[in-house]
Amino acid sequence: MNDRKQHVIQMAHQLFIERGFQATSIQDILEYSGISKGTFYNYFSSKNELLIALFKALYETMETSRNELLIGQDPSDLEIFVKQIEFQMNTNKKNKLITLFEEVFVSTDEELKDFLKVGQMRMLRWVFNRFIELFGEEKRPYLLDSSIMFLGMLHHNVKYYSIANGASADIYPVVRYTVNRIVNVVDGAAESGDQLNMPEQMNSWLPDAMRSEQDFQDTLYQTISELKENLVSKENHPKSVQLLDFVQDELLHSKKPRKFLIESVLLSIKEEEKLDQKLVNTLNSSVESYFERVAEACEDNKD
Amino acid sequence: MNDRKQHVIQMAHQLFIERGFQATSIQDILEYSGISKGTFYNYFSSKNELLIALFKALYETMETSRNELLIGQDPSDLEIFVKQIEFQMNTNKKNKLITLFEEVFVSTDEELKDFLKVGQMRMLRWVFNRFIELFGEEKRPYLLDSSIMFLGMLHHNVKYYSIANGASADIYPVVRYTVNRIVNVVDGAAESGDQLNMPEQMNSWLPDAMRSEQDFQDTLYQTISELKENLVSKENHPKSVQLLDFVQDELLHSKKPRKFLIESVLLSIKEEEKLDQKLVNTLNSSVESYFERVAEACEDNKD
DNA sequence: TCAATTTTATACAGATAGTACAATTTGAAA
DNA sequence: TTTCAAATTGTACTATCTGTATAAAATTGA
Repeated sequence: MNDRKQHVIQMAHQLFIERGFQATSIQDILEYSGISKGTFYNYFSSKNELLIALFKALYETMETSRNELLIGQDPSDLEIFVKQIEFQMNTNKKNKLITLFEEVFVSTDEELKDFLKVGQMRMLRWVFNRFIELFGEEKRPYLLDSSIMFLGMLHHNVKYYSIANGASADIYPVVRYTVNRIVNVVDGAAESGDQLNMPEQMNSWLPDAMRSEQDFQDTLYQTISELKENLVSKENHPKSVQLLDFVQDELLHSKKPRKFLIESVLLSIKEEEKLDQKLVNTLNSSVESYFERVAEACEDNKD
Repeated sequence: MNDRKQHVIQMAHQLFIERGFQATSIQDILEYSGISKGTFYNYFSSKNELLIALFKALYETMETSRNELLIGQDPSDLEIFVKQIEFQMNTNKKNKLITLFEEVFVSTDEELKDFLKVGQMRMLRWVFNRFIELFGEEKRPYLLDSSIMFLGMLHHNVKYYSIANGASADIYPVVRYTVNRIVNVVDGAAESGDQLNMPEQMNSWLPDAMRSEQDFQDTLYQTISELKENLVSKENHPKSVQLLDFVQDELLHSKKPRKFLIESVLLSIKEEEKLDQKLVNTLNSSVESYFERVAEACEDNKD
């Protein structure tokens, strides 16, 4: 993305943090970032569009860092989950994400609303997937309900704790406490068999395209990280690490990942005996299904 | 309040429900309710002021009906609490209160924001007081945390359940489920001794004037209702019922309750042997402390 | 009836979002 | 360095909205 455009987003973000979104006029943004109106509307079709760009950037860095905390760790370790949530809450606070979110969540702009909804659903879906790792597959029927309640409890706890202890208070005990309580909730629901939402329903809450996209990104990241751990722990193998890094970058950050390149690289990777072949297979099928989805999407877009 | 003003509020409410608050312009309200701009600004100093008037009216009827559900019932009965919450959630939904709330909660208007904050705190306080009745005084240390989480869980559960089952879905199972889960939470917190917020802190979250006002209204309503039950169950005693009704109305709905009248009536009530003297004493001291607060407030307002 | 109050119609001021477009600047290729 | 297309600017304009002002008309009540 354009450097200048990026700069405008940053300046606007600063104004939003200081004054709020509604209270910041486009004129303010123009003056503060030193561009003209024409340029602004050349970059963004509206103030809302700018906000979406800002959210996208913040989401991306947040999701990346969140995933990095899990690399090489035990996915069923509650303490790791606490750290992941703590990190996200701190990022939220630093960027006033919650305030911004609330400020525009009820908006007349359908595009913005949908974007935010998808963001929420992605978060919910991530918590749900983590809960399955934390509580085990056998608790699955109760884990969508639990994820929903966890987010509700968390936000309320953080909100009131901040009122009571000042906005700069350490958030860790709040997250720890909330996770302890959700354990009670999961146990209680499982014991009584109470169920409100079927986990399968969640799929219908997300637009088709989203449905598998995040899962893909998460598992890709996870699998490749584990493979790299695999290599480093045994002996240094810079070539394979480079190959893995290439695949990851091409798939996550390129607009049009080059299929032939990735497939060729995957072949080389398969040759590497040092790697856990089960993980390699996961990676392979994950990439395959990705290209299937891309092909379908192309089919649909023929006008 | 003026009939016409009331009519404007109703018409505006209808527009807010249909289009949302932001999307409704003052011009829309003028046309829809058939008044001129001059009249509107004669009634309300702004659109926000109108919204506050609307919220006040809705809150009042909601709190009244919510209290009525408890009359003559066992305050420790979970099922009654479920009914009270169910009623409030249905009222919320019918009037799109949550949407309206979210739409303006982050606003640049401090007066509106404070008003909404106080409303939230009153609800939290009410839940907390009910939780003490439901779970017992010995659980008090854990009940502020539990109230906070209960509201978070409840709103999230209602939200996602409505997404999954349509906005017209029966809300009862959601409330029942959430109450079951909060029981798990209270038990879990009590067992482990985890505590996040001290219940005493809640007082500092409310403006001074609010602090005792709602408690007063709730206990007044409760005590008088019980006294009336008391009379009816034994034999018909219209005079005492009239006296009790007068006290209640004078205290809750008059701008300046007449102290001499109420004290005189309370004297007559004390003579009535049919009444539970313990309840009469509760009523008496409650009224006494009310007039003390009024006196203090007068003292403060001397300019 | 008559005076006070409420209501109306209408014009106006000040912000704001977004459009249109000609003039200017920039930057990269020739 | 020159040239030319693209990016950027400045400015004027439209439309919408909130809120003010005020004179004229209608309503109310004594």
